[in-house]
This record gives sequence, structure tokens and C-alpha cells, in this order.
Amino acid sequence: MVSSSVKDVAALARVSIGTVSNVLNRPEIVSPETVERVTLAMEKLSYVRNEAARQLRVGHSSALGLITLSGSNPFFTELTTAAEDGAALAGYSVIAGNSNDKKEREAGYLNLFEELRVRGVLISPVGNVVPRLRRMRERGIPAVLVDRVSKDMSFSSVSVDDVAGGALAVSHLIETGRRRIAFVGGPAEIRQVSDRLRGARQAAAAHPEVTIEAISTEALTVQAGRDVGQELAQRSPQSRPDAIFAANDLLAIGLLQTLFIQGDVAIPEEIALVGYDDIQFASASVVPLTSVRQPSRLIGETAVKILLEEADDPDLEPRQILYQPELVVRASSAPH
Amino acid sequence: MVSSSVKDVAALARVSIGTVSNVLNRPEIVSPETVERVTLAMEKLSYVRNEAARQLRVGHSSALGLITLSGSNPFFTELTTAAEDGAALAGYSVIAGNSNDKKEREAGYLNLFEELRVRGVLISPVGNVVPRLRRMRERGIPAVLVDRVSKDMSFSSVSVDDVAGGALAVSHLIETGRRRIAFVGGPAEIRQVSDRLRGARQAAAAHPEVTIEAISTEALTVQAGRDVGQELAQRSPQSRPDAIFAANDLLAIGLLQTLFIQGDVAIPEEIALVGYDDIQFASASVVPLTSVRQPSRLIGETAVKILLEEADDPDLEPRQILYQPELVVRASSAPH
DNA sequence: GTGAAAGCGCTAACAA
DNA sequence: TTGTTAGCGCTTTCAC
Repeated sequence: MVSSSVKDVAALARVSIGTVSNVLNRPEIVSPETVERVTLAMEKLSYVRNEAARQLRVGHSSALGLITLSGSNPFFTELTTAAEDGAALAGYSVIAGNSNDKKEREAGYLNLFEELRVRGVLISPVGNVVPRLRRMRERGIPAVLVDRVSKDMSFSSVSVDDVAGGALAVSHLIETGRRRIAFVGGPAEIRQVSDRLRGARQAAAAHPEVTIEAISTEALTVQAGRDVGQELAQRSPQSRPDAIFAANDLLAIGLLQTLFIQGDVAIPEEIALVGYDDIQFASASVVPLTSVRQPSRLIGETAVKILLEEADDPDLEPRQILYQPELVVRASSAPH
Repeated sequence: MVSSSVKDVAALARVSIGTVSNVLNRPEIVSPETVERVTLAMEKLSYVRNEAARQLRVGHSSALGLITLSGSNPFFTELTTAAEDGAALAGYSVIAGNSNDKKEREAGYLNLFEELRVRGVLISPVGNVVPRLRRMRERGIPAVLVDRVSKDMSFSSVSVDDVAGGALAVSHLIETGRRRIAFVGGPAEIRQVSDRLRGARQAAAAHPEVTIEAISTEALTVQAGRDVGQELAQRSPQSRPDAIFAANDLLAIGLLQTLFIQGDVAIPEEIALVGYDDIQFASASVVPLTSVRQPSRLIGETAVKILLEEADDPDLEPRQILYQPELVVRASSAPH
């Protein structure tokens, strides 16, 4: 057996297929009795609309494409859920993929999205996708950058002020008496990382007695954090920093493991620790973790809203939305 | 400007649209020179195939639908990635959604997938979806159950032996000298939970001196684990269990927090702890966690393989694949 | 090896 | 208010 079509529904309800289409798309212009009869026929046949045929006719799908950097980072998980919720409210679904920081995967998803003629794309870019996005926009597929601003501002973007976030973290550490601060994070090419470091340096600039030591990592993972922690634990106490600002919470948790549990370094007494993202495990770790929180849901919802507006009116001026992060203080950075 | 179509490519390459379609789908039957000319024209126009039109013609999409129970559980994240990889190898993409244990969300995704005429669906079901899946199968959309077996075996399934997993955990606790074992997990309606408890009881059955106390939770989250831990910490030491088997690692980590860190209960000395899933944080927690590991990637890959085989041949007999879990012993369950 | 043409299921413009 | 019809872009069958 094969799926039933408008034709079958029309036959059973004894109306034309045009009328069936109308009850599907503008029921208000159809008489109530006809709507009733057609609806009944649909139920009887368990009719399910063929989205491909609809899309072919109207020119674009009712899906949005979303590409995030990482599927395992709770920040993006939340952002994705929020985008799905926002899209659903407007009758759209979201096709989500993550690039895992790989340009090829990113390109693959953009291809897929273009083949699918999605209504628009939300993207947290890895490579330089602006030319590609520009071409897609010329073809009627708008894009909104998420967690990243396009240098020439030719695309709308919704992001968080990572420089401010870095400054927030380090100012807090300075205020609570720390002087030798290490920044742990990498690779430096990830804009979020370099911005957070920049913010850290800005906050330290006003305090000549404060030093920032940047320690680079290969990835933003728990394992990378453990490696750095191991190294720090082996240093003599005097040559160790008295505070660490980690570029994200996964790193911070790794640091906690090797410093505090295996390395016998007291946290926060000997070393204060601040992470970034405020993931669920931050409050549930050995020493509850001070962290910089980003409004992940708000970002996702806003990005969808802007994208749909641009899909409806391609001539809208690009907008740059910049949210401010917030510091959540917990035990890992309690004052001396 | 609007997207270019086969027509534009045909005109530019001075061939018929049929030939353009052939170089797209069966280039081997087209002469090399023609392929060359057409390919060039495609590049010049940056032609991107309209997937909706292709799909309308061939009757189904080149996407697979996947519904998992939870987007935040690393077990499902890995399974999803594996499914995507396996599908990509066969030229399919995966549209992933998660039901968050809600029947309505599950139904919503099934609707979407049917509108999309996906090639097949992989599902870790919440409600009783078998009738719905049966109807979809009649219409040419096969389904494979993931991490769940259908009672009547009318659908193929790929799952892990949760009863064996529960037995594995509890046998290990008994062997290392534990006698008063608590099982923490819930809700009981989740089949994974009840199976693991059943396995635990089976393992204990041969040892009359061993008791299993089942403590039910409302969810499989860190917070639920903390709540139970709090309660246990308040009991007198003699009335506390000497071992806990948690239905998943998130629970176990919550237990660890309130028992070990806040509650001053020595782990593993006073209470041994075993979790389930072996998520990334298991080895990185305060006390590295003994856990039951499931082959998440293997499950995802196998499920895709079976699904695609059934999509190609709807008359294939349903198959039940059952993998065995594996115990990973760490410090949280070291012997007395 | 290539071209012509039918038709997938739907929507929307137009006619009645 | 309802019916008729063209056509979206593609694949595929059948001639040539």
C-alpha cells in the first residue's frame, strides 16, 4: 500500500482537489460543512501531506538549518532546543547538524541545506563561510550567524560579548585577591577563546601587579584540562598561578580532577578556578564551579526570530545583537 | 535571483535535460565529453539539485529519521553521531530529534518524518508507537527500534541486554564483599530502569545473605541523585546500604556529590558505587566511577545498516540484535 | 549515447 | 464557495 494523496481525499469527500488544498492551507475560506467532510475523509485515509510536493510548489521548505560547533557541549545543546522551540511556534522545524569544528562537515551541511531549500540557516561558523552564505542569500536562503559576528556586518548575528565575559571572570579573581592568573584554553583560532583571553588581559591591564599566563590547549575538552592540571600540579607551589580562568567548563572540570583530587592542590585556597558556560556539571562538580553564564536559550530564540523576519523580507538591514554574559560565583573562587 | 535548474544547465551545456539528469544519477552511461561539458555548466551556474523535486519523483527522501529519548544523555549523543556517520556512508542524511520522554514530542517527530517521506525511522520509543509504526511501514517507511525490543518482535531492534548489565553490576558488588545493596533509579516505567533492576535481583537471588533495596527516583538526572544521596546520608551508618547500583551515571554523580563531598560518607570504603553508561564524566568525577558500558556507536551503526536493508527489501524478516554490556571497574567500587 | 515527454502531489490563479 | 488547470524540477521510459 502506498500513501494517499489529495486526490484520494477529494474523491472520498466528493470535492475537488483544490478544495482539499484549501482546507489544508486556508480553511477559513471553505464552508464549515465542507471542512468537516474533508477532515473526516483525511482521517479515514490517515492522509499525511507530502511535504516534498508542497515544497516544490511553493519554492522552499518549512525547515530551518542549524549548524553548531559541537554536539557534546551543553551550551549548544540548549541553544538548539531553544531554536527548535522558537521555530515550532512559527510552524517550522529545525534540521540540526554539528560541524565538530571541521570545515568539511560544515560545507556538507550547507550543501544539504541548499539541496533541501531550507527557509534559512543559523550557523556558528568554523571556516570562512561568508562568501558561500552570500551566494545562498542571493538564491533566497538567508542566514544568521550565531555566537559569532561577521566582520563586515553583512549578515545578522546573535552573539555574546566574550571579551566582556573574560573581563568579568578575571575582574572577579582580582577582586578576591588573586594576582598570578593563568588563562587555559585553545586552539587560539577559535574566536570565543581569543576573545575571552583578550577580555582577561583587558581586566588585568589596570592592575600592574597582576600577571596573565596564557596556557594553550588543543581542544576544549575534559581531557585537555586534565593534561594542563597535571602539568601545573608538578610545578613548585610558588611557581603555580593562584587562579585559573578556563575557557570553558569542560576544561575547568578536567583541571579540578588533576589538581584537586589527584594533585592535592586546595581549591579555592591555593588556586581559585573560574570556568565558562555554566553547564549542568558546574554546580555538581567536586568543588562547585564559578562560571560565566551565557543566555543560550535567548540566543537560539532570537536568532530564529531574526532569521524568519529576513526570510519574509530579504531587504531587511542586517542586525547585530550582542548579549552580556553573567558571572555565577560558587565555591571554586571563594576569597582567600 | 533564483536557483538554477536542470533546464538552465541543459541549455548552457547544449544537451537535453534528460542527459543532465543522467550525468547526475548514472554518469557511466553518458559519454565522457558530455559529462565534462555538463559538469562545467553546473559549476558555472553553481547548480544545486532540488531535493524536493527529486524526492517527489522517486517517492521518498534520502534522509533517515531518528528519535532519541534525551538530547543531554551522552549515550544518545554518541549513538546519534554513529548513526549519522553510517548513514552518510550510504548517501543518506539523518534528521535527529529527541522526545525528552514526552509522547507528544515523539508523535510530532513521527508526523514530520512521514510528511518528509523519510526512507526509514530509528526510534527509541516512549509511548506505544508500534501501531503507528506499523501503519507507516505499510506505506513504505520501515522502522528499527533502538535500545528497546518490541514485545511481539514485529519490528527489528538493536539493543543492549539491560538485565545482563544489572546482573553484571550487582555480581561485581557481591564479589567485592558487599551485602546490603541499594538500587537507585526511576521512573520504573522506563524499560531500561526496570530491566536493570531485574538483573540486579537475579544476581542477588543466588546469595541469600544479599539484599536489594529499590529506591525510586522521578528522573535519571544529577539532581535526582543528589536528593537520594541526601536522604541516605541522613540515615544511621548501620541502616545505610554498603553499596549502591545507580541506573545511570548522572544519578551516580549526584549521589557522589551529596554522599561523599557533603555527607562525609567514604566511597568506596563505606559505600561502593556503580553507575551505568560510562559517560565521559564517569572517569572524571571526584571518585572515578565504576560503570556499565554500552556499545553506543555500534548500536547506531547497526541500526542504520538494518534499516537501510529493510528499506531496500520490505519483506525481510525482523531481526533482534542484542549486545552485551561490559563492566568498567574504577575506584568507586574497590574492594573493602 | 542522447532527446522527448509523462507525471510524481501539491498550491494558487482563475473561472464558474 | 468550489472546480479546473498549469506548472514547480526532477527522473525515467521509450524512441531514435
